[in-house]
Amino acid sequence: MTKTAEQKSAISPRRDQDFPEWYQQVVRAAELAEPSDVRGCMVIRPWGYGIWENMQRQLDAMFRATGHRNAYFPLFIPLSYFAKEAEHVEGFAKECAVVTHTRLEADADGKLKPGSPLNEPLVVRPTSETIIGASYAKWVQSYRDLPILLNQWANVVRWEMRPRLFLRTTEFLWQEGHTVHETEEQARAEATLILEVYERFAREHLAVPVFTGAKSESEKFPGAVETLTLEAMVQDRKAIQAGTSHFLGQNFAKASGIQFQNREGKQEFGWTTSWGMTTRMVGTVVMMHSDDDGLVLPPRIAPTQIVILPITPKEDTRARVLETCDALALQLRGKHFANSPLEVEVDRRDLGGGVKNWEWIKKGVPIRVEIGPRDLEKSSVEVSRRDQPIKSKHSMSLQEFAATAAEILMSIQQNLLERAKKFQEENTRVIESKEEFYDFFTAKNANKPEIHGGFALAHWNGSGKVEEQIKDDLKVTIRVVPFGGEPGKCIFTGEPSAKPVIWAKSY
RNA sequence: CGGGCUGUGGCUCAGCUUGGUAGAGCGCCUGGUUCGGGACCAGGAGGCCGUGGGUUCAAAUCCCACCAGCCCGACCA
Repeated sequence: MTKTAEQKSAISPRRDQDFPEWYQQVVRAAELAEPSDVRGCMVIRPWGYGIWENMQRQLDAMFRATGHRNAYFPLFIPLSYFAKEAEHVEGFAKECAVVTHTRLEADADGKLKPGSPLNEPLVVRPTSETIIGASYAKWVQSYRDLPILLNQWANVVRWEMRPRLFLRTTEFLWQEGHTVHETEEQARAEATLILEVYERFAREHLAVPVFTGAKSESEKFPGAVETLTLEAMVQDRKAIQAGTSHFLGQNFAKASGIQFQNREGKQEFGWTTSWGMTTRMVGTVVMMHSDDDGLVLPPRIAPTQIVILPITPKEDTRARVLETCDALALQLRGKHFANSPLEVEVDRRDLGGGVKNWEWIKKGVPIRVEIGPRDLEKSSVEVSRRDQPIKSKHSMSLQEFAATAAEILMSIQQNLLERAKKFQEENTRVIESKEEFYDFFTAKNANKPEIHGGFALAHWNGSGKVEEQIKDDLKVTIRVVPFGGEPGKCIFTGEPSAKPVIWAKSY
């Protein structure tokens, strides 16, 4: 490029210019995913899928450690099963894909057309409460059969109108846990336990700090008694739901006929929960940590944590440089970070100079290491961290780097979390009047709104009407009703309020 | 489903008003010069201009129909 080299960032537009477009460009530049020919569906590319697989593996281990096991249930749900829980149907009906025919047949012109209609249409699962409930109804007879603690990793389909890569796609990947318990207390404890697992996973693995609590009545999962949630704040200060855990009471047990004989010999309905986390988390991580040069990955979920870039300007040193790179890679792979061997790659591709370097920057690899002829003399390496300015490089001895690589990764992981926490704190405000509230959520520049607002902690009288009014006026909703909190006065009506709640614009 | 817009090489688009049979940038391939760095020079591959019909000697360009996609609204992990 012959243009001025000053301050040129790899991603355009920058975050402050157009955040949604910046996000799309980061996803594209990092080769995480791309839109497919099927509307609303995405192709997840190896780098993006690698991130998901890491999330999956790590979260799965946490489920196992808390007594859960994996299973798999059908993609199709008979319409009659689906229709059993009234609120549930109403909540999902509009976004269900339906299979009405089996097989294709060629017509007179040789065109393929759906063949025989099904007696009963099949719904492509938007979530699996009802189909799993049908199995549970068979499995549960006695209180001795409880609890059932299962999880499944699956794809689901929700016919959404506004797809965006990872954040909202028609088909998405997730895990859904479904449990049955003997008592209300146990089921509530399960929902809370999972919320804690999610919170810890987000914080420790993804470097994503969250607020936890319950959803208000209007934002609840269709059919749930209580929905627990985690909400993260990304860099445009909007909220994004990072996972949900539902206490379903006996609603779904009644709908599916999950009954057992209790300790007193009486028939009783089971108490169920369900909980899920999706590929949306990949998008959340992107919006949380990335910068104007592209993706920035928390080391724990980076498919490659360290990339070694051989610098080979002269033929006569080429072989020795490559040898040194391979030896270092081998040494590093014998070391561990967060209980897993280091993921190291030597980029030997025959590509010119900085092209490779920039590719890895845009992909968000935590550590880049350069080794060239000059380093051979001194037995040194040049180390760059993705959480520091792109141009900064630190020279250190090869042995020192090998010995401290895992510590550097840890330091990056912590730094990303600290940075995100600080951002969240700086943009979370206690708000005490309606005027202040409206001001907080109104952009100064109405035509081209700048990044504004954040999370507002404000008292509220519990009325759905007030909620609706605020949503209409500002597109702001209650994201979380936190646990605990002192009583006060609703800032909108002056009426009594049980506790302050968190308001924000959301994805 | 309501309102606005667009369909031209892999990507972003120009050309269309004033019909004459296809262009640019990026990307890709080859060769060379560079290279502790997203470089440069030269050459090259790649398109029945969304689909169908009409007008005309002649249609990417004009007319009609259809199809598809995008953006703005209600829904949402």
